[in-house]
Amino acid sequence: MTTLKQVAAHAEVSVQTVSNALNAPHRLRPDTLARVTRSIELLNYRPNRNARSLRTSAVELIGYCVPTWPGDQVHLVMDQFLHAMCSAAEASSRHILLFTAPAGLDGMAVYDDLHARRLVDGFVLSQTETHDPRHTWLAEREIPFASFGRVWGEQTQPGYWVDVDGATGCATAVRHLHETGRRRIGLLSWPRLSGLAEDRLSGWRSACKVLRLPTGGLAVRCRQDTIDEGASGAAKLLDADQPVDAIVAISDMLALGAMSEIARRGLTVGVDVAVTGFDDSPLAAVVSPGLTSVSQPLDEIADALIRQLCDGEREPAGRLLEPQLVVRGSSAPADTGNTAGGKPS
Amino acid sequence: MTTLKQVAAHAEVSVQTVSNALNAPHRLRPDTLARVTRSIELLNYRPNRNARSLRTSAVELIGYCVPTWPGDQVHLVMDQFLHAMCSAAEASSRHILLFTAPAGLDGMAVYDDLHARRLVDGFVLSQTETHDPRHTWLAEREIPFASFGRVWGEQTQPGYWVDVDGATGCATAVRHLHETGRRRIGLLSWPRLSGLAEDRLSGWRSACKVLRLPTGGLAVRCRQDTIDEGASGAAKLLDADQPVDAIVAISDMLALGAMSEIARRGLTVGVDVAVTGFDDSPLAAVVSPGLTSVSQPLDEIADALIRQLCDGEREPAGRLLEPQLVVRGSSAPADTGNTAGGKPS
DNA sequence: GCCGATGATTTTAACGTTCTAACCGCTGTC
DNA sequence: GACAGCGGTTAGAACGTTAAAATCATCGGC
Repeated sequence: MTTLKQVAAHAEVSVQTVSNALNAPHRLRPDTLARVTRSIELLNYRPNRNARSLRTSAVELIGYCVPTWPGDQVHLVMDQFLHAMCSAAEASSRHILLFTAPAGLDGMAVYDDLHARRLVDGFVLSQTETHDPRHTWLAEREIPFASFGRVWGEQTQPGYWVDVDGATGCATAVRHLHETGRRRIGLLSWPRLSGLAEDRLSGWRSACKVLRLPTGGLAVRCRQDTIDEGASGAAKLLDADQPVDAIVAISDMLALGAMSEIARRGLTVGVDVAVTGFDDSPLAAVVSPGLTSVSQPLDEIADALIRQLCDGEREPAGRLLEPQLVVRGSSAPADTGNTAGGKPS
Repeated sequence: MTTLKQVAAHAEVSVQTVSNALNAPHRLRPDTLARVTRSIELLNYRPNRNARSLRTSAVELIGYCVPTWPGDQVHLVMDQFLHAMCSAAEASSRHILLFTAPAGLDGMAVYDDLHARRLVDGFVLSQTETHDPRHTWLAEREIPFASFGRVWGEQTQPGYWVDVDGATGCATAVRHLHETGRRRIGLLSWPRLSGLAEDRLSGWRSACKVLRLPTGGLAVRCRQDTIDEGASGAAKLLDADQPVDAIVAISDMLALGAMSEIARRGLTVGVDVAVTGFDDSPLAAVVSPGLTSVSQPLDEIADALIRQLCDGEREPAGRLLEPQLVVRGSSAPADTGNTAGGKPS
């Protein structure tokens, strides 16, 4: 392995000059810079990150706790979010270090350890929960972090956060369904303690109010984020005295359940009943018909988180980003040339 | 931040003794060890990993390139594999460092750089492809790595690998279907250049031969790993003169497509036509009926990879692990109490 | 031609750890 | 009584880098 010293010898300058060539090239006379650069390339020199970090006490690594979901639940956009994070980190010449930790306060020892041992400079949090204790814990110890997601149920939230406006997302879905002629729009959501669910629900409710659409009895709470739960939730909406002609689901998983329930009854998704999901997971594109879904700007989110963490832009609180509705066959069959048969007799 | 020096002062020993207390406690007299340990705890000392790594030139980090899939394709077990890797790494007091790189040889500069800059000790490769150039490249440069997946199409493969026996997996699925009374078992696979696909296909074919089941015209190649492709593949098998009564899919995605195609035709999955998938992705458990699928022992795989990489167990070549069939309603409706209606008069 | 200012480069001293060799006190051997 | 051996401990150097201070050369102004 080549070191600074060897490069310095080769270029006939001091070690510090080589270091400057890399970290502060403007300090060198053009000709020496050229000479040093040539030597660096010739010897294929790469700075040793450990020595650098020891000296500067910055490791340029960001910790991210790999999320676990209870039971059968799936993180469908995990790939995409991780990829976005990696790319964003690399754009700031950082990297992501993965680790596992128990949920809640129990896990904080792990965070503390990683930071104290200098394995990471800071953390990106995701999967924030109602009354999530991590933010306060980290802030009290002055450990840098940035959060994807708000801590629901608190007045103020320590530290920087980025989140997607779930209410707007669902409201957009409702308006889209209204524009395509739907007049009775049900909602599939989760139990009441999920701040995420309440946020998205509120968007559905307010959009319906504005458009003078009914909401009474049209919000069903599914126990889990599974296809099965989505299907039985949809069944309730379809069995009602006045059945719905559209279903807004606050997740793609629930939406998939709704789609399968609709198909099971011999109805055609997108024709008889429209469905929208949330997350625009890869599955939304590959099911048939395609699932209209609210897409989160994951690249932008990752960018904001990493930039805040690295370049230390001191933004006061957080940023709420606008999601985007991706329309597919489940809500607009004409556009996608959906020719689904399968409707018996 | 507490350092060794401060602990040493507190315990009234030399710096080296504190270091020994942590790295070679057997060298200390029990009473000094106790004294030092008490000081360490009292001062809440954590060794600085950068200094340690600089000295020992081992960073205890393992690089993993976050996989990208062409087009709409999804890595459904990504969460699980990453989690398994993290856990395995932590069991050997390592961590996973994520990065992105272009596919094939183009990406090798990134691997080289990470290694040369001492950001990682070695790599875990996944998503191995036919004639994958990475293995040879890394081996030539003596950069440590371990591969999840074989390099198809080569005589010998440099470096250590772990893989799952796809042939056995599919053969098990075929036998299971045969035991439950199926006699005409179709296969959904991918284009011929995928080694993975050929491996799994061979298991289906050989099991069918042994059981004297037909195979001619019963293997359909889907262009992509999507639900849509699976559905149209299944359609071919169901439209044949002698339609199949079971479908073995070499991925859960194709299996999901098959399930939806079967349902679309008013047939009942698991009753009229049985379906099996591969990977036992989280979706397999949450669709209705549940999807019988071949499960890869991800924890064991991750363990083997990490152990090989860290503890440097010099195994000659690689290990082929046995997958396990997880039976659900799509192939054994009785067991799961599947009461699906929806079969139109 | 001296002085201070400016710019380019080098010297010195860390950063916090571990490795190597040396040291110390004790025991047992010849 | 000299000496080897041993367990326990420590001093000194090294790992490869960068920050801060010091040095040296150059130059314009008076």
